Amino acid sequence: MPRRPDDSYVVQPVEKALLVLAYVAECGHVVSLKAVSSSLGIPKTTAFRYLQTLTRAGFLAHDGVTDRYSGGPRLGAIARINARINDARELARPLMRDLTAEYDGTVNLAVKGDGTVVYLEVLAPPGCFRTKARSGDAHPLHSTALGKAILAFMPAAESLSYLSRPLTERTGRTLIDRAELARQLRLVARRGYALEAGENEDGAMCVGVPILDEGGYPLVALSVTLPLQRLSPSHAMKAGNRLADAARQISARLAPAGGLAAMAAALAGSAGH
Amino acid sequence: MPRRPDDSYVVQPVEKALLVLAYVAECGHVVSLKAVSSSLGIPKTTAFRYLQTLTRAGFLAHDGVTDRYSGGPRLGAIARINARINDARELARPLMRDLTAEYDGTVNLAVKGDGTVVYLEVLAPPGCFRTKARSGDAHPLHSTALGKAILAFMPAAESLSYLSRPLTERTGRTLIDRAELARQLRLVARRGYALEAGENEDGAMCVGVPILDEGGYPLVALSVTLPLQRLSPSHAMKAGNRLADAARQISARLAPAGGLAAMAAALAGSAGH
DNA sequence: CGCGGGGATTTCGCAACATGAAACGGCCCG
DNA sequence: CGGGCCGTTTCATGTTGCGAAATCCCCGCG
Repeated sequence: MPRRPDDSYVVQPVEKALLVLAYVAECGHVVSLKAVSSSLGIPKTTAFRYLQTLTRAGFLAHDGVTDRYSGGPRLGAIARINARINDARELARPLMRDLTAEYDGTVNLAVKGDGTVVYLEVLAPPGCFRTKARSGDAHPLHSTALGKAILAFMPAAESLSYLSRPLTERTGRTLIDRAELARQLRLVARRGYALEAGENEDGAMCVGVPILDEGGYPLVALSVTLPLQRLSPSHAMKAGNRLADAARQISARLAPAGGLAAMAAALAGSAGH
Repeated sequence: MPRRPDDSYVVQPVEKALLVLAYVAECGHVVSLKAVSSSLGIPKTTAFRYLQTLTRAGFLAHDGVTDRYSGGPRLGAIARINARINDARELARPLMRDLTAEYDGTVNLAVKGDGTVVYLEVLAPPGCFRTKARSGDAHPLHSTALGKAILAFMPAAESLSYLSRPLTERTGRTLIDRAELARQLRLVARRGYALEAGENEDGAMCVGVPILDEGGYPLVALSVTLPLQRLSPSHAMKAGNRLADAARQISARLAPAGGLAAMAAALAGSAGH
């Protein structure tokens, strides 16, 4: 088998199993072990084991009656997650552009990672004030406005589990007192936006709001970064409300039609033409 | 590690690599090798190899600048394929129900497999005439109305490549003469529906039409199965047109809005409220 | 400018484990 | 009842996956 020059790190069982996964998932219908094995030229014993493994992991589904395999639940889950995040990005982008103009500050979009926020989009017009955060970077939840906005709107159980972990200090101003942090999060939940002043990075402050999905879960968050102390409390409130408004617009458009099911139902009646 | 009783056929490298794939794809944002390795408790060397392999196969994407991984192009492709097939099924179901009532025959929905049609849905009301075909079964393209409908509407290059393979005989009436088959396919393309009489299974005839996706490709096909000779040519024509009409309805609804991009653009203007 | 640290590659020797031929078993069809 | 097709199981073999540790690379800091 011709091996590409730098294939030295390819794990062969994995590579072949992925071939099987691609074959089954991309053919768009159920297939038998025989079909997989003969189409891909993999001995049926091996193909059998891959199919088993893929099925157990939820990437394929196995119909015990007809012994056929097809795409599994996990593929749908992955598609849905990515679609939602992408939709949120698409919807947020134009609003973010408006916000950079309005506040002459960097506008950030981030998702929750494991105990962190991960920046998806950092929109900083040339010359405008900005922080070290780049798209792809991860920062703690408790030291950023983005993270506090998410923490304040996630289910209590989840936020408590995060608060029970050690809270890292970052700038000397970072809130690491759990009681104080909890109090602040309740305030955030009430007024709808989070503030952060020099707690994540020296010299920068932030106003952040969550973007809720159709289940009310804070899927992503939106924030403006400004030089520290550029905002009085009343300005912060105005900015917070402005951001919350943008977030609501995005949320509202995240769960649009209700899927094809409704469309199919509608179609059921209008049979003739 | 507690192994479930019948995990004997699980291939461990594959299992762990899928864990990595799920982690990266489901977290909704880019992640570093370190994050994968420490979150999943897999030594970084191993995680590195899995990430490489997954990336090579197109399931993940690797940003060389930041050394971060995220969901790859293949996941999107798979999601799109499954979504389209599922949409087609959803949309077809109610129409198929109507058709079974109208013709008191079995109604079939099938996708093209490798040189075959694979039945997705076989709707046969109790007591109604039906063939041996079950959901998941594969039949040759050239011996079924479903297959002929697909052949007639696929790109010429593809149908020619199929016609150059050996054509299996099934009932004695099966068309295995290439010239005659080609002639019939041209007729099918012109009038919009395909007929088959005892060519796939003794005693059964079929009227089939393609369902075209937004690119005009015959993604799936729809057919009614009836006892042989229950249809005169003029009846067949009416049934064919009726089916073609149903297929057009489904096609028309397969590529709905045009994605969220348009929506985002619309949103761009209405900044304030 | 040099130093230090965190993270990404690369190396390497060992034995775990993936492999596939062959045997088995069940099911359908003739 | 019998043959063949297809999924499952077994088993001996040596391939190759594994992970600790060493190395490299980049970047931030003094």
